[in-house]
Order: sequence, then C-alpha cells, then structure tokens
Amino acid sequence: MTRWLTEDELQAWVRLVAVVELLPGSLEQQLRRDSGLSHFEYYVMAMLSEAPERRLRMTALAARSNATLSRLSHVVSRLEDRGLVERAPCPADGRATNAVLTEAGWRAVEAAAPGHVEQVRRTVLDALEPQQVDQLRAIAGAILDRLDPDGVMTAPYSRPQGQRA
Amino acid sequence: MTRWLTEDELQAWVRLVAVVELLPGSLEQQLRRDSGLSHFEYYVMAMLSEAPERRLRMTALAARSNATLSRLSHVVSRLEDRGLVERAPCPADGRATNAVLTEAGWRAVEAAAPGHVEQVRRTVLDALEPQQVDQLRAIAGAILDRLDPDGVMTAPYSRPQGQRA
DNA sequence: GCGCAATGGTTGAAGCGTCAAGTGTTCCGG
DNA sequence: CCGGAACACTTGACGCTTCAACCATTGCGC
Repeated sequence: MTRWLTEDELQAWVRLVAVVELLPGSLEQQLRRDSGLSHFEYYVMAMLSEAPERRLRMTALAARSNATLSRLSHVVSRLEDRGLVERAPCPADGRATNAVLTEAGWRAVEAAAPGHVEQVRRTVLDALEPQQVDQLRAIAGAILDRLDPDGVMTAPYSRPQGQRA
Repeated sequence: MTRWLTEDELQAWVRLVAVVELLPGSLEQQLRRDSGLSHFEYYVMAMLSEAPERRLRMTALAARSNATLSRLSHVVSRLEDRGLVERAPCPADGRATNAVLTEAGWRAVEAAAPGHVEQVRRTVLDALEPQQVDQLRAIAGAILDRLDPDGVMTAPYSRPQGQRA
C-alpha cells in the first residue's frame, strides 16, 4: 500500500537529498580552511554573538543549534580550551551553566563571517533567481513545519531583525 | 566589501540551513528505529539494489553516495559482517573490488523502503503543493550545478527510469 | 520542611568518519 | 619488457558524536 514516488517527486527528492548531503560539506570545508572552525563551532559561536551579553544557557544554545546537551558540552569544552568561549555558573539557577563568548571568540566570529557569507552566496543564493529565493523561503518553511513544528531552530530569526547569517 | 544578506535572503537561508540540519536526523531516526540501518547504509544498499546484477565497483558506489573510498570501505566491511553485502574481486581489473548485495541485503532494502518513502512523504512531499515540488526540483537543481557540477550524486537518476527513492 | 521526581549539565566509553600511510595492480614511456 | 607513476582500494590511529550513567540543584506533593 505504499504510495511510491512519481517521476517528478522522485527527481525533486533526489536533488534535495543531494543538496542536503553536499551543502554541509561545502560550508564545512570553507570554514575549516579559512577560519579553522567547524561549521558547528561557528554556528554555536554565531548564536552566542547575537545573544544579549553574548551569553546563553547551555540548554538554549543546544536547542538553537539542534545539538544534544552532551554534544554541546563537549564542543564548549574544546572551545573553552581554545579560549573562544567561557563557562559561567548561572546565578539565577544553580543547575544551569551559561556559555559566554570571549573577546577572542567574538573576533573569531567576526573574522569568519564574511567568508562564510561569500560561500553561502556562491553556492546557493547567487545560483537562484530572486523569485526562487522567495519560493525557497516558502518551501523550506513548509518542510520545517513538519520537521520542527515549534520553530526552535529558526527562533532567533523568526522576528525580523538586522542580523548576519 | 562583503555583500551581506537582505532580510528575504536571510530568511530563506536560515530555513534552508535548518532543513539541511534537521532532515538527515529525521531520516536517520526512522530508518534506525524501523530497520536498524543508518541512512548511509540504506543509501548504499539502495544504490546496489538498483544496479545491474546488484553489484557496483567501490569507486562508483562511493561517487554515487558522496563518500570517500575509505568511509565506504569501512561501511561495506560492517555490512559484510552482517551478511548484507559481499565483496568480490573484479575479474576485469585486478585492482578493483565489487560490492554485491546478498539475498539478505536485498530483503533488508525491500523491507526498509516503504517506511522510508512514507517518511519522505510525511516530512517533505506532502508538505508541499504540487507546484512547489516543481519549484523545489528547479531550485535544488540550480544549487547542485554549483555544488556538484558533474552531477555525480544524481547520476543514476538523471535518465528517467522507474525507480524508488 | 522532607522526600522524590524532574531539570540541567557533565563525563567516559563505544562507534563512525577522516586522514595519512600502506599494499597490490595496471598503465605507459622508453 | 622494465621501471615508475597512477589507480583502486584497505588499514589503523585520531577526533567528534552518541549513548548511558552519573551528580547536583530545584520544584513540588504532602
């Protein structure tokens, strides 16, 4: 009783899978080469850089970056060793930990951002017509309603503000 | 001199990143739960199941699955341990190895396919209007021209044939 | 207040991917 | 043909993610 895919659906699907498979590697490669950061490390630090006080609780940071607390904890430990992030106990809740971007961390993000945005333009946005960008916004939005109904991952961007990618 | 992203571009980009980040996990989870296979294992075996004789040379298989030869070699070793795939030296070229799907491997793919297709429908295709599926096909195609100019990853599907995802 | 589940986070071992180095073929110039 | 370069992998060590177990703190029922 499986509803198999039509030819059109199959092609759309195969291409989407290929994009999903290839895009992370492309971003990863550029960032690692030019900034010595993994995409995940960059993303975590970018989230911190946009947060008030450049600090966020581990749980919030994990949600925004779609990571388990464990993964985040390990990564923050490594970033801490490199002096890019610091941990600070949360005064309001003794169980919680805040991750704080250091000055060096801020500079690292600032330095990495332009190259990253360039890469995004090169591989995605500049490949599309303006109307396709709109279509992509709608399509990705529709898919996200299924994948992430609460919009946890896009939360920081859901209310229009001037922010970098 | 960085061309920063416009509001529209930023939103499209943020959502695409979220999809790219979330979709693999969603597929992974369903497959692992229902079939005990990782998405990559499933994908490799699906490629084999569609190949003539259900066999492919390691290099070709690696290209189709966007993996390094090393990664593929490790994965094939594990699948071999589980009796789902076998290695056979290639008679035509002494350097080459063929990966062959076993009967058990074929049954595993057959068993996993319906659930996987269901998941694809649930999370992506059924979330979109028919015209959006067409748009997605064009958009993903345009991005792939940048990411994978030679169309290595979509090669098996470039010529229309009746095949499952 | 007291006990106990829930919350927030860390840790260590195991598994998978990557990278560098290695083995054995095949191709090819001379 | 003979030697070296290119090719098709394989292997082992290292790094990152996951998973399960763990500890400390907080909230809550009573």
